[in-house]
Amino acid sequence: MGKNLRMKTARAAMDLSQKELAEAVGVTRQTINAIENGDYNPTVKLCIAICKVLEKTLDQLFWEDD
Amino acid sequence: MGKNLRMKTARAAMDLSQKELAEAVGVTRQTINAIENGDYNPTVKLCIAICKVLEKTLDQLFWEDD
DNA sequence: ATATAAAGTAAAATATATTTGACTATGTGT
DNA sequence: ACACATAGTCAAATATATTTTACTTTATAT
Repeated sequence: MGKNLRMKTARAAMDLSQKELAEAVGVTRQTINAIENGDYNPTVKLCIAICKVLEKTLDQLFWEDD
Repeated sequence: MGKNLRMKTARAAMDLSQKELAEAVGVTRQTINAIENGDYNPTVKLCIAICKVLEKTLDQLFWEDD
């Protein structure tokens, strides 16, 4: 699985650390880190929560990135 | 969680049964049924597989449906 | 040089997505 | 009435997402 660079970029654009994004969506820092590094596939519910904080849509952050 | 009527509609448009869609994406019929009825949240990888078979995007089938 | 925030990584435990097997209900066709 | 495909649902088992704890690295600042 490839890295999710779009998510990392969107997070940087909102000036959030992995820890801050994790707290905003209610998961741990390691989960955010693993998603950005493509280590495993998150739940769509978590994806939606991340999208809302980063002000992006599912297609913008997670489409064709599997 | 609400039912995913958009997914059910898209599946009908492709003339696929729950069983056929399940086989096409490599999961069981019960999993497809549970997703359509909103019983739990699937993995984004599974959502993407479903979208490809139904010729839709993540936003079209899964955005704002949590 | 030292301190601190941020990121990367890993092993073991827990929560939950998914499977398996089975049963019921409804409709459609013969 | 009978057979069959489709859909809905449930309990127990399995696979995997996520947590917890902890350690390492890199960069930035004092």
